[in-house]
Amino acid sequence: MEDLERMPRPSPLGDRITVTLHYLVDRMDRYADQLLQERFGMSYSQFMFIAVLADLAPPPDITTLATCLGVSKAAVSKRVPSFVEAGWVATRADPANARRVLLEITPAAGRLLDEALPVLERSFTETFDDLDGVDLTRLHDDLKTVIRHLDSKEH
Amino acid sequence: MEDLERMPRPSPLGDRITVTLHYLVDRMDRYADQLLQERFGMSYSQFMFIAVLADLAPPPDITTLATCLGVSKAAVSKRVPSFVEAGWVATRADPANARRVLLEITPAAGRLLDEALPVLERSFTETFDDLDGVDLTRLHDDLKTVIRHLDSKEH
DNA sequence: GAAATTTGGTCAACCTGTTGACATTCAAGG
DNA sequence: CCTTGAATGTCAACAGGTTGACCAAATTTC
Repeated sequence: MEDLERMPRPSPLGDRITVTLHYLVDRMDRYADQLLQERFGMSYSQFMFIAVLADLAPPPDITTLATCLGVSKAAVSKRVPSFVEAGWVATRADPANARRVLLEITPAAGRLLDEALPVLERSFTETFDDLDGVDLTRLHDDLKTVIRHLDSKEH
Repeated sequence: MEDLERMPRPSPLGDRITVTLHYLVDRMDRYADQLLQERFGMSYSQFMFIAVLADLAPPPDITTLATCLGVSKAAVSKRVPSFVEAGWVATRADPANARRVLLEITPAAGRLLDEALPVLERSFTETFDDLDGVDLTRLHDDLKTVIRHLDSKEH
């Protein structure tokens, strides 16, 4: 962050909803990242990796986790060793298929999630509950409608 | 894209607005990227670099462009050579400051923008104009309200 | 059952971002 | 002047993403 001005920057491409969306997502990610870094010594991206993995049952293989994270299997394959080394993920062989690598979180990662999830949740609600003039539920529904609309257009 | 399932994936972290926002932004970016790749042989990221640069006057230095793009100056510094080589950007020295590197788009990049911007614009409006049940202007205003709210909380 | 295809993982090469350290230049202050 | 400090750009090392090529294992097809 060394040299980034993080306040609203002059929007050179006008007042477009796409620009606003990017800015908001960046903002939220940066916030979550900072919180996780300070309190738990991990990045948002690492947190998501473990949180998504933890929610998958039975233990997924690399391809399945990649799909759920929305990235390529090569991306997951490359990251696994560092997670194993950090003690957050354990790999296991699939007795039924010698090619597959099954992934599980470790108990340590489970404890970390049990701590971090409520912290994130609390900071999220604290941030949003006194937002007046905006109905968050409606906003969320609108966003989902837009997505459904895009899906229906087969982009 | 080789192996990514791009349809809605099981959302392992529940029905959160943050997840929805990420998904929507990804979706839009991927769409723009594909369009620009097919029609103009450039990525969305390259397009943004040039489009933002084109809107800045007078010709910005590397630090200014970095700020406007929302990335570090090292990131811009590294990318400049490839843009120069592609014939989209020209660098110039600042007579008043030997350290500064001033950046400008080339006429070729200008013509490319003149072509690409309306194409993007048209595909955007075509995609969104028959969206019923959602007031895009209100949606945009809501998003901006959320951002203002975050800004006011000094995150 | 052998051959062809699909599936799963890894690798190399690349793109794009970060931070921190560094050199250089410019602007001030003594 | 000359020294100090801020501004500017670059570099190295890293994190994380992509694609395309590739191998090996599993599955399908003939």
